[in-house]
Amino acid sequence: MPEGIEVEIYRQAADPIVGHQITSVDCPDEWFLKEGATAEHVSDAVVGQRVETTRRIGKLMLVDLSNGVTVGLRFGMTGRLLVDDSGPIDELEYGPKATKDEWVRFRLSFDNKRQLFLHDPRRLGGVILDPDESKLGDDMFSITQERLQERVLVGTVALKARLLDQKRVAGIGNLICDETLWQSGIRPDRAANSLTPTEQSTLHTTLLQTVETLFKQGGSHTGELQSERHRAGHCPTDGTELSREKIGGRTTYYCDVHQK
DNA sequence: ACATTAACCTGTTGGC
DNA sequence: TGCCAACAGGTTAATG
Repeated sequence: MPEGIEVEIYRQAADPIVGHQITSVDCPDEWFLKEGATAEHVSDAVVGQRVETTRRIGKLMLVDLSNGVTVGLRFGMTGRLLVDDSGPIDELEYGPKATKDEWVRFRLSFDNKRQLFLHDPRRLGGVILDPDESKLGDDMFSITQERLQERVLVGTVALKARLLDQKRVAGIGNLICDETLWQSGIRPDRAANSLTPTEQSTLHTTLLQTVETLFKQGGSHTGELQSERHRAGHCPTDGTELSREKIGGRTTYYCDVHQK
């Protein structure tokens, strides 16, 4: 469930490592290293380097090092970032609540005694050296209405599938998507190019507002719809039983009455 | 080129 | 009570 919001929270929690030198790296699970990298490759690329900046595009966290290498961190759906022995987010909506050493997939140690851990029980996350950033669309926190129209509101594919497509707009996950569409009053199964100008504008405004609100509230699971996102859940506004369908390959909850 | 589906991973949940 | 299939969601490979 880490969506763009959680990754931004992780990124901010990593502030204490900025400007510091990496003294060692630990890759207990080489499977977690993507694109053919080995523990040795990673070690050669990062040990002794200083962290210049941290960035984020969508759900991808980026750590820029003094030698020009960028370390990309992906969290899948159960990945958490911990600084020293605690994380900014203690538990995730659909993951195990516990923290276990065996679930630590990647660890960086710094000259200020800090340690950064990537904890991921389900191993759907990963570490990528110099990830291809061009594969990601504009970030959901700041996408303009123009770009939303150009990149997302095109074609006859279901609107929800478009919103989840990371190369068109980056950072939206299943929960933010359902919440945004519900708040917008627009059905997830509408063709992406079928929105009226008014709906296009509403969707853009609502997306930015929803992202901002959920971020301030501390996670993508804090939306109004979330408590009813289960079988036989009811619409918080009108009490109708929510529809449950697979759209864009993901379980989707929406209100058949007020989402048009 | 584009769209859809399946596979990946594994801890938790719910039905029998 | 125990077993096991279904489920969760982000990503990518495979298929249509």
